[in-house]
Amino acid sequence: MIREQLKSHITRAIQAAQAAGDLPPFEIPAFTVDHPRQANVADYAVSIAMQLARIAKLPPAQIAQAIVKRLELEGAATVELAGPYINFRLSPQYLTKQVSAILDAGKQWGNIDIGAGKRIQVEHGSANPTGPLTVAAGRNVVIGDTLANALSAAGYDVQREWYVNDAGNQIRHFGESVYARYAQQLGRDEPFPEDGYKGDYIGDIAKSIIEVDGDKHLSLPRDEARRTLGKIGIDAIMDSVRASLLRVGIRHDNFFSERSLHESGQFERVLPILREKNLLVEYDDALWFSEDGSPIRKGETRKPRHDSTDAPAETDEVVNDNKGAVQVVVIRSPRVIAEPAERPTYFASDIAYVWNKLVLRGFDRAIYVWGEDHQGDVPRLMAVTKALGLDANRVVLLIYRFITLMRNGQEVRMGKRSGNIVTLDDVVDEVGADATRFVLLSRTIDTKIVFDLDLVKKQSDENPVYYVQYAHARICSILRKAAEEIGESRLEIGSKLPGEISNLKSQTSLYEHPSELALIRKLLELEEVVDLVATQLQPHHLPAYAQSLATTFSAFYRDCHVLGEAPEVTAARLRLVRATQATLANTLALMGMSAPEKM
RNA sequence: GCCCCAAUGGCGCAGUGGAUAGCGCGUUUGGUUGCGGACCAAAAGGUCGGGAGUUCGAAUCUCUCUUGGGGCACCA
Repeated sequence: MIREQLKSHITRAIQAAQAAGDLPPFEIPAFTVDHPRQANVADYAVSIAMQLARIAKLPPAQIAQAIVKRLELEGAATVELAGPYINFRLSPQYLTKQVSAILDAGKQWGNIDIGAGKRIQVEHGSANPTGPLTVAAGRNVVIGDTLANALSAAGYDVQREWYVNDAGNQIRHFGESVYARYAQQLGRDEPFPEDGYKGDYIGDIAKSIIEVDGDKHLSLPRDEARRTLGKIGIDAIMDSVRASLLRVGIRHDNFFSERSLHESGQFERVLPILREKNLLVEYDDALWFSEDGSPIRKGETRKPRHDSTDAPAETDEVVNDNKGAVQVVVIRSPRVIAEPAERPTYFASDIAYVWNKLVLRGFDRAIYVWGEDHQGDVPRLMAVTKALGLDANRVVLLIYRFITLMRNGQEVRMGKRSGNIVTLDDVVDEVGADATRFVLLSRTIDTKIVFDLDLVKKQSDENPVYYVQYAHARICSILRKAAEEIGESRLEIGSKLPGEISNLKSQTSLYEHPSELALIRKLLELEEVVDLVATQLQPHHLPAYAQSLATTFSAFYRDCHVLGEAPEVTAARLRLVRATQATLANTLALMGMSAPEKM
């Protein structure tokens, strides 16, 4: 990456200046290489001279001068002093060379190696397997999948996992619901459970069970039949979930069963770690995790640690406080103790799960993608991670805000239990997979997305999805035409260019027009974007970049004719167009979108 | 009450402690006999919610207040 290179050049220059006595000895502090806000000022800027002013006890401008004096950039960039700022402008020769580098890298262009093969797990999706994949879950999987793509491009060894919540109360309700529909369809007068799932898909599942198994489950004891049908139902749901995921280009490496944590005994083996530290507390017939091991007393409300007054409130409940408070969470309720393995709390599973991820499977980092409804669970997972003796920095919890779906100018209300759901499939049917992914990625995860179906469906300039893809299609059109006119056989990314064009590689200053140079600069940003997304875990930078890239290409397209110019100009511009195509296609691929050749 | 997140042109949003705060939509005015007009250019539009602090330097960090959203189950 250019930034890294500039950084090490600066560092070496400072050291050289120190060795020569132009700067006093000191340890070089951390500094950054920035893009100036005004692009016409410079490509990159370094403001380290201001940071050093105090340390070196010299005026910033003088420090900057001393650094610049020792800079050796080998023609890659020109340096300009602007007071205390050291500004860099990449040279046309350097930029020209980068076009070749991009073409050589092809589909690998944009890949960097900040991950150094470290193992990261991205857990995303993980919606309850009690119904089809909803649009709400769509944001989860699109964020997770895109991050996984970016992390992979950044050199991490990434595993994509879906946590199947196949234990607990909701699953019991689900099993009861399937059983009720099953029995009803076989003519029995079975009441539908009050907490049941009312969606039509439950009836469909029951119907398909009847087709395969007939009425044989009716002869079983009711509880057993409910459990059996629940399991069959979950399998059916997960099959449909996988099919829906595939439609938006998402494939998980692993589906991890919550139930397995208990059935394999992993949970029971982790518990003693907490017990030895006296962090398990009995209270009111239940088993609790208490972050500081303090007892739980009736009528107590937990206060933040720093609150020394500590006057017990008059409430009859224990509050699960968030950060800054002592975490106190129930692990096993009396019901669970009475009926082990059937209904552990979600938190009980979380304990074993984080242990499984970090210790048994040894991921360097575990990223969880959670909806905002789980925001309150963050502190307790962090607390128990620390209690297990694990480095909390290895656990990253990303909390995204929900989406609001709009149709005909009205909000579409959803609820899985009521059966009033809009599935991801519905939305994909309506606006397409690419638009769905783009919209769900386009904002920071902290921002609520209003997904207006009518607006997204409009393939207009109000919709950036098509603007980006249009740029790619237009490039393909130019290349098709070039193939006819110049006789290039096939212009795929990564394929070698025919002789006449590739011979021009060695020339140094092919690109001179400002729009050409601006486009190359924009292409080079891809590595920085991958770095940014992977480091900050913020996928929204990708759609922003894609749009900006498309805009920059449009300016080039307007200013620089490709075909019908002097042969060497056409050849050079074709190479640039191809490099743009590669960059755009790779960016779209990171977002899980297609790069259409025609629209 | 406690916790989390947000507040930036008319609307929707970017913004990495650095120079004159950007982008899209909308508005106004222009542009195409040319490789795809699903296009492009220019202009207008900002006390970055209020206040204090840290810093050579704050939209960005800290504190505080205000407003809005969400979370605080022996549910998942």
